[in-house]
Amino acid sequence: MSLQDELGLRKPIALLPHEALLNICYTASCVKKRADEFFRPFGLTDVQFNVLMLLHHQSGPEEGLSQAQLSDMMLVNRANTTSLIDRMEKAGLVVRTSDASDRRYKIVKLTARGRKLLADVEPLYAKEVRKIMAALKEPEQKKLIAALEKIRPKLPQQQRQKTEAG
Amino acid sequence: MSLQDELGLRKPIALLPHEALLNICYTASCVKKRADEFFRPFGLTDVQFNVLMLLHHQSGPEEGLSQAQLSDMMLVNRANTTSLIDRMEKAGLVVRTSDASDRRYKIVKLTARGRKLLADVEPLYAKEVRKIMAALKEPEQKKLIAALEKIRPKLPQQQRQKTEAG
DNA sequence: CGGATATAATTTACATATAAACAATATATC
DNA sequence: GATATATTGTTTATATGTAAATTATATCCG
Repeated sequence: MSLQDELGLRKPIALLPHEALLNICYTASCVKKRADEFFRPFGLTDVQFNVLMLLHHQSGPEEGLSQAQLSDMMLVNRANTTSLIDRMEKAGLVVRTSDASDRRYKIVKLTARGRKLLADVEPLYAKEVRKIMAALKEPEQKKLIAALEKIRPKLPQQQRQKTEAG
Repeated sequence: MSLQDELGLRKPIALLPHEALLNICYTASCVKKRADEFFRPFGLTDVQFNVLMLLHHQSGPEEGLSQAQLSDMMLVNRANTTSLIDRMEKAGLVVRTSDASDRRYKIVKLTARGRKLLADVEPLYAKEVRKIMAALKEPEQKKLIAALEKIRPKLPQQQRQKTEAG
């Protein structure tokens, strides 16, 4: 269904590149809404689930990630990480620990409860993702990824915080 | 550049459908950041610019749209429209008027100032959109749109507020 | 050692998203 | 005409996103 129809616009979107860009944003917004709905029964938001995933799958041998590492791996500004981790700590899903060698770092780690919740939810999540993306065959998915990867370099603010001063 | 590299993930994203879904969300987030940056010098946010566009291009002969119409045409919950229009009214870009035939409706209209700002910004915006989407040739843009349109029906919350009770 | 500079985390102010409850107004129905 | 129901807009509580300022800690360099 075209954006024009879905949004009830009286006139078509005049510019094809504009329609493409709006489709990306609108679809992402639909994905986010679906994710919110999916995670709500577990008392999670999509962003919080992402934190659980990153802590589990991206931690190094020392287990745990600093808030700065987490925010780099997400789309999240460092400013938000504080309150995000506050909420998750309050919910008993993660703990902050101090790094002995550099006391500026707060290392965030999964609790047993966080680990358990992730283990419960992740298979259901994977199933749902597959179901959604079954709309596209594998080669189409790859083309979609490739197209989006071509667009991103055209959007500045490429430089992530950690490397921009280089 | 792959998501794994852009986000600095230590391990690749295991599931192709997941990588595709994340690419959509991540690219949309980059678009939003670029849009924020683009509109800031004009004292606008991307959402506010969208309101100006809708009021100009989607108004019927009576000129102006109700807040409910606006929120249906955007991705915006009705709850937000109140404060969004508050801010824009305070900035002198729009005015609320009452509909004589149905006093529940608040019709939002562009002011001269809003119209002028839109006229100034829109050509620059169109140019920027074209520049960004020049990453893809026209047929690729069409395929991208088609792919996203195939995914959206797999994401519930399809039903927009106005029609769900039907 | 001490001062300049960088980084991590926090706080604040703000814009936007969600859901849910509410008031005012229309409409439908008896 | 009175009552039930639906719709519009508002308000509140909460979760995110932005930028900018602040604090604590490291590091670099004279």
